Amino acid sequence: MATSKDVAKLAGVSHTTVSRAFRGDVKLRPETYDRVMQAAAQLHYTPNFLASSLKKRQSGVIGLVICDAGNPFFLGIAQRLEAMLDRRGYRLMVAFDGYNPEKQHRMLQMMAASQAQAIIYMPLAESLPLQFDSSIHFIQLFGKQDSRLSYLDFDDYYGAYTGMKYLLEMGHRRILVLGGENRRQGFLDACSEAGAEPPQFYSSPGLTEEQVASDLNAYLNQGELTALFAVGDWHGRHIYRAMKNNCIHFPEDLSFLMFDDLQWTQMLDITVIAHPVDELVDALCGEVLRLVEDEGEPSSRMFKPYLIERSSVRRVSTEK
Amino acid sequence: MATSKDVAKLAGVSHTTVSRAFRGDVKLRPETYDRVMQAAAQLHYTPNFLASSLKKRQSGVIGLVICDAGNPFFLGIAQRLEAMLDRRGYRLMVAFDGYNPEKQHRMLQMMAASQAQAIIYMPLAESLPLQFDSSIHFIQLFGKQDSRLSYLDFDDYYGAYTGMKYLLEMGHRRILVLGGENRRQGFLDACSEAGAEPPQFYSSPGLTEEQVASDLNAYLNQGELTALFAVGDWHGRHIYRAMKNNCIHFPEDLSFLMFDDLQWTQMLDITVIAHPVDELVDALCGEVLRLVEDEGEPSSRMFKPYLIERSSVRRVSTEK
DNA sequence: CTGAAAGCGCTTACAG
DNA sequence: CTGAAAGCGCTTACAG
Repeated sequence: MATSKDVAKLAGVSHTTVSRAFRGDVKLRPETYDRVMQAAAQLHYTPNFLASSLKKRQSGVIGLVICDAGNPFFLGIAQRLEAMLDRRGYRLMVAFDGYNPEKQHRMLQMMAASQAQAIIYMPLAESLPLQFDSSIHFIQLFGKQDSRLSYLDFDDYYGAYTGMKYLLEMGHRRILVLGGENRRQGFLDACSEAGAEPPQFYSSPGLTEEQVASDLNAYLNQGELTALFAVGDWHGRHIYRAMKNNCIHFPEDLSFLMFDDLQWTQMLDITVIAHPVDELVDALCGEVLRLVEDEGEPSSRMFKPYLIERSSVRRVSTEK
Repeated sequence: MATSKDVAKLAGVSHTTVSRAFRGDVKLRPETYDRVMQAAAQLHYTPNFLASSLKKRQSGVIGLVICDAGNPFFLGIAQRLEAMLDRRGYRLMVAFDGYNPEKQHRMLQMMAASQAQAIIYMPLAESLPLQFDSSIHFIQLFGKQDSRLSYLDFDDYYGAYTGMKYLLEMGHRRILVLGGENRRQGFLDACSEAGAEPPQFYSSPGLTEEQVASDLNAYLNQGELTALFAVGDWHGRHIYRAMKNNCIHFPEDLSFLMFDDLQWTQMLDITVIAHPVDELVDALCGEVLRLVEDEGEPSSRMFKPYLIERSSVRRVSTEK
């Protein structure tokens, strides 16, 4: 790669002048400027970010460590965030940790070593404690590991509450909740407010796909339920498959509500509790810029999920 | 951030020694090594990649410019590639161009400025010509803009041919192909080999969603077709929706074959022509490493799509 | 086995 | 308006 010195030589100026032409902060004689730019074009010169970041002590890089590219959620976030940061002159560096605490730690380390000015990550249950000095701004997404750090999340309690309330209002009383261990209180509060019995819960951690499938079949064959509330893509897909295998149709045979709005839930016209992703990303970007540019303090914010009513939940007459 | 000099001072050695301890290439006295590492831990020291990359003149960064995070395809690629490169000590830098030639150009420029050692991108129809010096290795994915550069792609001709051949073998003769302008020859060749008439084609570029929906409704209401072959997610989703709106079921009323295997096609048990993504990514990674480490020559490779038979295509009796 | 010195390609006071 | 010089934090011959 050509350097500023090469350009300087060709244009007959000092490399200082080349730098100034590209930075655009100091006014050069138009003539000089043109000479520099012509020489630069001729040599395909681009200023070296590594060198300039090193000298300026700002990389302009924001790091994002995502668990998994399989989750469309995370990717929507990456893309929207990238677009917003791009407009402000920052670059986004994305890495994946595969839900592996050790790899996550390595990736955070790597981002820090790359002089990312802010690093966004999703704390795992067993995330290793962060040990970096305070010049790097960490932002936690969807999990709170360290209370001194910024933290953005969806309000799971509220989502669970909203979804359960909707099912109850539609007359359902025999409801099975799949997953969502961390949102139990939301389900329970909605029930107790409505004077209804708590729903049944099904938890799957540690189970194989086969076990889950057979458990779900058993539930469905009991035939006692009127509604299913699946928390997240994984449970949703499994229960949908189980229903299909058992020729159970929604909403006729069983009502079906899901947490997360994905392409397939849209295709299948499934009623969901969706997350205000765009709103969260906008706030995330704001938080990044604030921390990086204003030396502001870390802050926390929660975003409320909302119901998208489609056709998978039907009204039933309330029975005791 | 602490620097190697801070560590050196605390450990009572020169910063040269600190560098050597972290690089691990030269043997230090174990005692010295330990002293350095302890001091480093105490200061949360991490070597600055910017500085080391600048000095070594290798960044260890591979760039990937993706069109769009909406396409699960691209993301699967990013994730698998990242995992492979990580194992070899490289980092992946991802950027999005939103199918915008101007932004793509800026992103390529940015990657080059970041001293990416290889840059993978997806040429667009109106991609601006690359003008970089030859120290950067560009790799083209899913499109060939410059024949001197490496190029990896799926064999669209073969995929179209395979899919059409399958439909013909299943007895279909009145087939509508949605999209896939660039694969026409594959469809046509399969037909002529089977002695069948060419299929009908429907192209949508430049049309609005509403126009497409109404066109598809019209096709379906004609009632003359026995099979639909949708090229890609976008057409697939539209035609699926149109069928649903018209209460047309597959495979009973109409057979349905699609290019691309996505989550929703799996959920709906749709027969597809899938792409060997993993195989392509493995080769891509190999190509990157070869170019970067061996100074090898650019090369091109094509990967053959394959049929995944599910339940959306049924056998019909061949009629003339 | 360890250190002093030069230099990677920039930016930025400091002069003029 | 432009240039010479110092320095960002490393690595790597070159000595010893």
